[in-house]
Amino acid sequence: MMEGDENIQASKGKNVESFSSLEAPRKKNKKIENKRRFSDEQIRSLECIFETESKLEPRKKMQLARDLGLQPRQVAIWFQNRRARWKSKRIEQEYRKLKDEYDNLACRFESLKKEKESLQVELQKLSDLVVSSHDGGREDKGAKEHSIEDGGSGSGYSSWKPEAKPRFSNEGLEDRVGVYSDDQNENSIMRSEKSEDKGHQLLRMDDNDHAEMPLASLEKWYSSVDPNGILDQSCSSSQWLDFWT
DNA sequence: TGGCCCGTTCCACTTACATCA
DNA sequence: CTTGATGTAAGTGGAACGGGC
Repeated sequence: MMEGDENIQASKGKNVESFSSLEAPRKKNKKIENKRRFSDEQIRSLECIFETESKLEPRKKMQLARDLGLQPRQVAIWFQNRRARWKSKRIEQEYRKLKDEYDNLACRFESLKKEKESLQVELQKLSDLVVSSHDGGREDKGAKEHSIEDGGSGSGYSSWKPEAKPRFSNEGLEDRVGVYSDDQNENSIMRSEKSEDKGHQLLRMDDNDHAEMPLASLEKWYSSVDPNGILDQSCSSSQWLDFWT
């Protein structure tokens, strides 16, 4: 944009005189006669001062205007416009930075999602293996598997049926991630974070009590998963939920 | 002391112009 | 030569602030 400035300034020389028509500030007529860009030297001086102070004291403004052969108002306006340019540039940089962070997080989520899916497949295979190897199972083994089903409460132990296949389907798991019961609050998730046996912990949440997760619990859960609030910086809670489901 | 007016400055938005591809 | 895009000096209106009365 400024490439042609040398030519302009060279052909027109010092442009101070050009502004004589602008000496009456804020004139109603919108036509700007002989609008000229400031010379490179003027811009250099202004930029140099802007680097150290983005706002000018009145006395300094007068002095600078004298030094550069400009009207004080021109100096003030230049600083105003310069602050506006600086601000929009900064906003643009912040936007890019946030977008990069968002892209990185989205990428990480995608890979974690894939990892989760492969682990689920692996889990399914192992559970099938266990079921088939025991072919009906004995009661002590069955009790172990059953503890997965009933959340380890021990209740309903006698109602367990050997032929009942453990619910390891993806659908069930995903439901458990996004939706769980009120009385089995976020502690279940916390335990699963710490536990070595994440698959079992996740399965402790029963399909039978699929109540919608209360908003307060949901937020607690987010803060436990994302203590720094990184997720909230680029995405709403519901959007991140969509990631998981 | 509180309220009003006035001048100044700042910001956000817009316009007008110069320049370039 | 025309035209659309872009950068920038300056206009405009409103808010905030300080000083004088």
